[in-house]
Amino acid sequence: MAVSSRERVHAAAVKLFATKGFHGTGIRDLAQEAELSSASLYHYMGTKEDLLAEIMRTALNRLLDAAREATAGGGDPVHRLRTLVALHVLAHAVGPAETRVVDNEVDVLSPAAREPVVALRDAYERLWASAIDDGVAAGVFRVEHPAVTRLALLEMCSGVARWYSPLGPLALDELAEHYAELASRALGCTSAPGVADLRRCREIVAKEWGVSV
Amino acid sequence: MAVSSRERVHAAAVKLFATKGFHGTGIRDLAQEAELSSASLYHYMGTKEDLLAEIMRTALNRLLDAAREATAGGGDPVHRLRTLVALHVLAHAVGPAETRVVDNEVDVLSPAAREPVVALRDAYERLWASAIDDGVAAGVFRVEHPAVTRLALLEMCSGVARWYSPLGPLALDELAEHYAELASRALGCTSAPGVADLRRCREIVAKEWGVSV
DNA sequence: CAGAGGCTATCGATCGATCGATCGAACGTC
DNA sequence: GACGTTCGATCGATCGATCGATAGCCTCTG
Repeated sequence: MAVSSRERVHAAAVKLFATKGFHGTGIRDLAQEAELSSASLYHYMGTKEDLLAEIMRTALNRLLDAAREATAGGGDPVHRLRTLVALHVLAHAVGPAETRVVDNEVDVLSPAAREPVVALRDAYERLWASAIDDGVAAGVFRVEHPAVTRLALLEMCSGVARWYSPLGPLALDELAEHYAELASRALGCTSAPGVADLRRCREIVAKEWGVSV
Repeated sequence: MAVSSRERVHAAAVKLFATKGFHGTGIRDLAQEAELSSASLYHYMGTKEDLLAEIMRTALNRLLDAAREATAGGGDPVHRLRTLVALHVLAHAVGPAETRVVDNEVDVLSPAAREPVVALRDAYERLWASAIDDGVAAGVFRVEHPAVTRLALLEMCSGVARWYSPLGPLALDELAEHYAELASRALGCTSAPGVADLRRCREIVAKEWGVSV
């Protein structure tokens, strides 16, 4: 078969959780979207909450792996930050459903299921914090409240998943580049605008997300 | 009585819809929070969806009124934009629950109920678009994609409702001022940083939201 | 001024529908 | 005949919503 039932269930859940929300999606909706009976669903998942948690962990692991690979080797904080921004924006533009589930449904998880998800998110945000702090220490970023600015930039970039459409006037490359520029400016970047290594980001996204970018 | 039952229902719905989501909140949850029986609830609302729509319209009208009052008279686009940013951030910091409902639950409304809500949101965003476009035309903003930048800034500012806590290190004034600065920088603002009229914004928020800011 | 009648606010009980989840049985493949 | 997959039928619980009834209060009337 082209795609396994297991993959169909996962994809169906991502799509429906993103558009109708976790509580707004019924087991029978899931079954219909995955082309299975509601009973068969339970051959591939635990509870509905288990399925949600697995989706979140998968998505966050993918994003974290991609970010670590893209920024491996450290180096110039400006370049690192611009790379993180470009990667984040690309990921949210090519996989808005997955992203919206991660961003919007964390609170519905029970504490036990939420804990590893939050841990992954924190690990990812530490990459951002490190780039920003290094840049501030090196004097290339001039910003008053680095921690607040990190949150502001993350929210700005995640917002892409809420409105971006590939049918719009902006190509993915322009979008990522523009956001990198916005972030650099917000951080009071004084160095010449080092162009983020967009090609590398595109390759990583293409590999991790299995899409052509 | 100090607060009417009608107000208690409204407040309970804002709180629960914000924390548990619309579909995650049951009629009986609402009733318990409002200290009424589930049957009495229906004396003050139509359907659950009607209640959600009313909350959204109320919140958006308040924000729109505040923004119009704060930017009345037009004038310097930089000052106008900074005022809009400061007001938006203050509103999202003092009323995060209300804001999260408006931002996260629009999709659950039926088309008929969603239409006026989206119209209000569009009217509000036009204030931002106008300030940005005027600034670009006047040459005080230098940004490549004004429309995309507007969306990016709006998402950045709305994100405040997701993480801000009054217990944190930043006072409301500093927060609003910092965001105004971030937005100015992102827009490539070339003029001297005109301080947003924070006092006026605070007064408007205090009046419209009925809180001391 | 007594009380009949209406209006607002409230509730316990309950409706049919749908929820998440489970069961035992049947299918095909090795 | 063992195993991985699929399903119809169905479970108890909960969902949003409605019902008729009750208690308090204001007004009009005789």
